[in-house]
Amino acid sequence: MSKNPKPLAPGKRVSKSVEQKPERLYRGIGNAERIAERRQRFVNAAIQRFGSDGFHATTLKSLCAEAGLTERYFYESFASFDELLCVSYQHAADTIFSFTTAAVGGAEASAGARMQVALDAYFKAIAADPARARLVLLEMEGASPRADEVYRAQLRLSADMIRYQVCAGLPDKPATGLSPELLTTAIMGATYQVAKIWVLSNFKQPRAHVVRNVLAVFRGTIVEWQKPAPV
Amino acid sequence: MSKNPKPLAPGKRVSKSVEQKPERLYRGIGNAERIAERRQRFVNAAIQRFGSDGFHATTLKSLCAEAGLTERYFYESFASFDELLCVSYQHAADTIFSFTTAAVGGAEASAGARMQVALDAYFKAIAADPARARLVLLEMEGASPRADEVYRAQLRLSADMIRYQVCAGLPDKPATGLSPELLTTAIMGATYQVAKIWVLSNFKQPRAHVVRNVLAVFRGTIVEWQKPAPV
DNA sequence: TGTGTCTGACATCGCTTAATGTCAGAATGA
DNA sequence: TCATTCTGACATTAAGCGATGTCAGACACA
Repeated sequence: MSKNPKPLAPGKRVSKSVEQKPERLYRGIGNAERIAERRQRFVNAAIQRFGSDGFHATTLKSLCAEAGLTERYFYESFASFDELLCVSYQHAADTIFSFTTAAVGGAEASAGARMQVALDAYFKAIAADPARARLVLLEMEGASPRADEVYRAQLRLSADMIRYQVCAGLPDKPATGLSPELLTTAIMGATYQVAKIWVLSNFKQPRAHVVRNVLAVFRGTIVEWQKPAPV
Repeated sequence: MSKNPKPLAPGKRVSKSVEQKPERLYRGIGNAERIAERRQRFVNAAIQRFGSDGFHATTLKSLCAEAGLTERYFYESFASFDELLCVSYQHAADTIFSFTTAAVGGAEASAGARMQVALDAYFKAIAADPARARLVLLEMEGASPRADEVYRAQLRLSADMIRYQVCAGLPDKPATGLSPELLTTAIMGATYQVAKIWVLSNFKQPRAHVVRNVLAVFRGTIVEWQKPAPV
């Protein structure tokens, strides 16, 4: 897919130094602002096309058509097709992640209640934009080496977030011989899998039902974790 | 990727009618047998290359080199590159699946014991052949539309198997409002996710430890499922 | 030994598509 | 008005690789 293993663009900025430009206006809009706007249009278009047609079925041209821009501008903001995939994914994933963490927010409720709130918010965010959900859940794996990397990093982040939320309200680590890292990885995988089939089924089941079942897995796992070591 | 949406080859046989052939020998081996042997060599080579280099990095030529055969023979047994991916995946997945179900076998133990045995066998099969595990766990998603299809069908089968094994030893469906389908999908997703990171980590943690944690998710989920409906 | 099939190595096609280049015309600022 | 920059549409390149085709030599069978 991609040949150049050069490191990911550290920040999010383009190469040219946009500092000393006189900021010539066009349609009343400044230079940097126009560039940023075009970039965002590409990102939005990518979420739609990747999430609707799928990554493989999306071409540079169809993407530019969706964005209402041309190839020339594509390479103004992105070094490669691959990069846009990762950037748009990250944008979409961040949105869902933020929405979910904001829901639990500063709520000082019990761990169980926080999980309920978080899962409900998560599945709400999934259902809110099917294309975005498809991109985040289904289109990244196997798309490219870098996409896999970015996707797995996000999975780790999700698992960390779950672990943090769960452990925050629990007594100190019980000596059951179980591993919080593995357990949170597991229930994160459970959540993702249910989310995937929910998306693929076109949200056939009510969200509350889905949440209730995933929550049962969360609760049951935590109970097992808190149990005193057997034998 | 693939243009022709013609249905999957129903059985496992090639097109030509191999019936009325006089079965001319070559190196003392019959015609049909030679073809079958070459086919198997391609399948084995595919599991190795797809599982080691990854699907995207594997080319028709590298695959033929691994098999010690040439492209001409490839199309003797497979209609497309895509088809070999699916066939080799299915072969690998069937092997692991059979190994796992054979382990629980006719054992009339409790559901909990059966799950323990099954999970231990599953992770043993995963570790037994890393390349095969990578193919089965990591290389199918996003490889092609048909690969996705085949992969998801196998996931459903796995979930069905789990549900069958779990429900077999439990009292009749409790009215908790929870869905066995969703719950088994969830714990199947948990198992897959843990298996994935285990493979990616090069089996860093001991198998028993991994099994113990996944088993905790299984047990906890079942306990939740068996609980009387709350409120 | 001769005829026909099978084998393996290699050449070549054909197609897709990301990535780059070109250019006329519109919008800007002086 | 005029020079400059920006914009959008299109042409072109470059390259990978799956899929076919070719063919001389090895082998089996009569």
